Amino acid sequence: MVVTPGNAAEPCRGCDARALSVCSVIEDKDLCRLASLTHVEAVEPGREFITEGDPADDFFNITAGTAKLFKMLADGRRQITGFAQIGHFLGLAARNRYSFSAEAVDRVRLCRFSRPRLRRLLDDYPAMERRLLDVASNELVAAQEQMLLLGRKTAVERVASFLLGQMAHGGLRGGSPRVIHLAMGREDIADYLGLTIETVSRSFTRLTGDGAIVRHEAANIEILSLDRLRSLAGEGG
Amino acid sequence: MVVTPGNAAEPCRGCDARALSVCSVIEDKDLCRLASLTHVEAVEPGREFITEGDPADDFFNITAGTAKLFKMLADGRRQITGFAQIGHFLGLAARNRYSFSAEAVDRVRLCRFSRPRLRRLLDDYPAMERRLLDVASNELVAAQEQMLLLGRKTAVERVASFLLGQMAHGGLRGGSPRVIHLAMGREDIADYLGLTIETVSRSFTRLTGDGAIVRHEAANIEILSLDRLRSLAGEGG
DNA sequence: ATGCGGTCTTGACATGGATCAAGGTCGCGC
DNA sequence: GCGCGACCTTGATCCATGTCAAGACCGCAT
Repeated sequence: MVVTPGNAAEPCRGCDARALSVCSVIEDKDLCRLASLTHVEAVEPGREFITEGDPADDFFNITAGTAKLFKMLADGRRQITGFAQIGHFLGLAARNRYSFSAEAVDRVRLCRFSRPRLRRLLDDYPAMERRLLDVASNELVAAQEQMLLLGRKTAVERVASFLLGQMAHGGLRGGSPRVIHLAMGREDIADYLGLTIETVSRSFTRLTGDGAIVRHEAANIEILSLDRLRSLAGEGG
Repeated sequence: MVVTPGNAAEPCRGCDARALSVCSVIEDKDLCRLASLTHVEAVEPGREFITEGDPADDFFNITAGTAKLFKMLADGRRQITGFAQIGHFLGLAARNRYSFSAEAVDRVRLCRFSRPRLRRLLDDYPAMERRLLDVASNELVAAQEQMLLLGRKTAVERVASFLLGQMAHGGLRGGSPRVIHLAMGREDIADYLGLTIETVSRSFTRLTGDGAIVRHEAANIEILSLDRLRSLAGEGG
C-alpha cells in the first residue's frame, strides 16, 4: 500500500458520519487537521464509555452503532434520556463533569475529541460553533417532546411515539420499506419510555391487535398502518 | 429631564437581568446598540406570548416575573417543560416554528429580539454565541434531570425535587431564609411534574407530616429540614 | 362583616401500569 | 438435535396515582 501525502486525512475523508455530523462544516482541505485532533475507537456492546460524575474531558461523535444515554437514581432506577446514533455529537450536556452515562447498545464506533482541542477548533471555525448551537437546539426540542411523553402519555401512546421516532431516525431497513429494526432490547425501551418491560411488551401486543404493526422476531417491527400508529401516538410525533 | 447622548443605552444599562443573562457578554460601550435591537414589553398574568407552531420570528429574554413553557396534546393534556425567570433566554428550542408555547404566570417583563437582528449581533459577538451554547447545554442538563424525574420518580420525590429546584432558582424570599415563594399555582406544578393537582397537594401534606416543610398560605413553603427534603427527593437534585 | 368565586385540601373509590410468576421462543455451544 | 440461558410474552394480582366529590380556606368586592 502506497502512503500518499493526503493520507493523514483519511479517517475523516472516508467517514460515513461526516455529512450527518458537526464535522460537515470542516472544509475538505482541512480534514487533515480534523483527523489529527481525533482518536477513533470501537466500543463493544454493553461497555460504558461515559460515566455520570466523571470529569468531562472529552467530547464524542458517533460514527456507527447505537449508544444509550442515561441517568440513574441511587436505588438503581434508570432513565434513558436518548439513543445516540450515527452523526450524534455527545458531551454537550456537560460542564466540568458528565451529567449522564453512556453505554454501547450494539457495536459502536466513535471519534473522541479532547475538550481543549475542540475548543481551539471551534475558535478557528465559528461555523462549527453555530452548528453546535443548532445541534443543541434540536436536542432541546427532542427533550421537550420526551418530557411531554413521559409526563402525559399513556403506555400505548409512548410505544407508538417511540416507533415513529425510530422510523424518523433512519431506522428503516434497506430491504423492505416500513420495517423498523430496533437495536435495543425491551429493557432499554422500557427505561427510555418510563415503563416496565412487561408494559412495553403488552403495548406492542396491543398495537398488533389494533392492526398498526406486526412483530417479526421482536427486534423487527413492520408498520402496517402509519396513520393508525400516528393516531395511537396521541399526535403527530 | 435632560436627554444625554448616552440615553439610548438606558434600558439595558439599568437592566436587573443583564448580569444573569446572555447580555452580560456585551461590553458597556456597546449597550446602546444592544438597546436599539430590542423591544421591552410587559406581559399580564395568563397571557400567552409564544404559541407552539407559530413562525419563530423572535427570541426573548425574561427580565422580571415567571413564565411557563409548555406543550399540549390534542385532547388538552399539558406538559410544562420549564419555568423561565429573570435572565432566561427563550426561543432557542426553535427552528422555523416554535416548538412550545409560553404564558406569563405572574406579571412578566421581557426583551424581544427579532431573529435576523440577533443573528447579526451574534456574528459580531462570537462570545455571545459561545454563551448561548453554554445556556443551551445547561438547559439540556436540566431537561435530562426532568426526564429522570418524570420517568422514574414517585409523586413525593417529584414534589421534593421541585422544591429543591425552586430553592436553587433564587426563589428564596429576602426576609426569612428557607422560605420559598411559589409564583405558580398547584395546577402548574402538577403539569410540570406529570401529576394531578390532588396528588401534588397530598405530596405537600406528606412532606409536612414527615417534618420536611411547613406550608404558609399554600404559596409560601418553609423548609424545616433540607436533609430530609433531599433524601425524600431520591437523590441530590 | 358578609358572601362569592377561585384555589387548595381531603376523602372515597377506580384504574392503568407495576409487580410477581409462569411459560414461550430463539440462538448458541456442545 | 439437545439443552441452556437470555430475552420476550402472557396471566394474575396489587398498589400508586388518577378520578370524582365534598368541603375548607382565602382574598376580594360589596
